[in-house]
Amino acid sequence: MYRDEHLQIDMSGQVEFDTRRLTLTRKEFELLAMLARNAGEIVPRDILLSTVWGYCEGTRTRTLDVHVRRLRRKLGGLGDTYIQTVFGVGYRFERYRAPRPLLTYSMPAFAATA
Amino acid sequence: MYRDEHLQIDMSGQVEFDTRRLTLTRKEFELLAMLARNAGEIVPRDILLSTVWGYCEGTRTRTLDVHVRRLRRKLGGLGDTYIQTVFGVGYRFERYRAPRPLLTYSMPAFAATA
DNA sequence: GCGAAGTTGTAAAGATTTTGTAAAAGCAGG
DNA sequence: CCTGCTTTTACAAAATCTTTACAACTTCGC
Repeated sequence: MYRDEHLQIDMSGQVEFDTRRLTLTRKEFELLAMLARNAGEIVPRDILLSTVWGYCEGTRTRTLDVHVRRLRRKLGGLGDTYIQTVFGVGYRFERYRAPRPLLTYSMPAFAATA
Repeated sequence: MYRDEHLQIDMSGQVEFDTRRLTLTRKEFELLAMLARNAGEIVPRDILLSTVWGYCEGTRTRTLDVHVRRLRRKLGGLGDTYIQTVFGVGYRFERYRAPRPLLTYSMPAFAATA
């Protein structure tokens, strides 16, 4: 369903992060799957709440946010990178892109002994 | 059908664990076989119940769990290792992997007599 | 065919995990 | 600076799993 160099999400419910299998609860997985399915797109909170929780439009709850918190924590240092907040709208799953390598010159060997 | 350094499962119904022949009942074997056939994958309870028991989707029963319990007990100390619970979803058969040996120096023979 | 032994399903009690949410604090935006 | 949204944490409720015991059913041996 989704794959990049850090994260792999299967339809079956298995999620692998940096070659470690993540233990996600059912709701956590459903949320992650929903976001990953719409990777790169902003998914409004109402859509997330109705799809994952079956809540009516306009329901005011912090349930979603707490689950986002729990997911981010399980995604370690990249939690905030993968799941981004769009203020007042919802969340967006951002595909991981390795930073473009900077152009560098090779340091002289003696300088490297520091 | 499946083999690792501890467990061996034959199509014929024979199961060997640490060189001892396990005596599994018919249902126990069918369950183990189904799990082992999908080793590494999460198998939802509904799939297990319909495949092994012929139950309808959505049937609420603890039959499966009790059989898992019986199986785990027959697998001795590795029962929990081989058959893992995926909360709210089902079970997963995990292949046994020996822990990667740590790099060590060889102990002198005299020290090993302790 | 019958009794014994084994297998299987399930109830029920207890344990464990998941989930929802309150509340306080932090932060974004106007 | 204020309002409203997000984050965080803790806790209780809900859901699920585990365990054990027992009854019913099936199989086996005589």
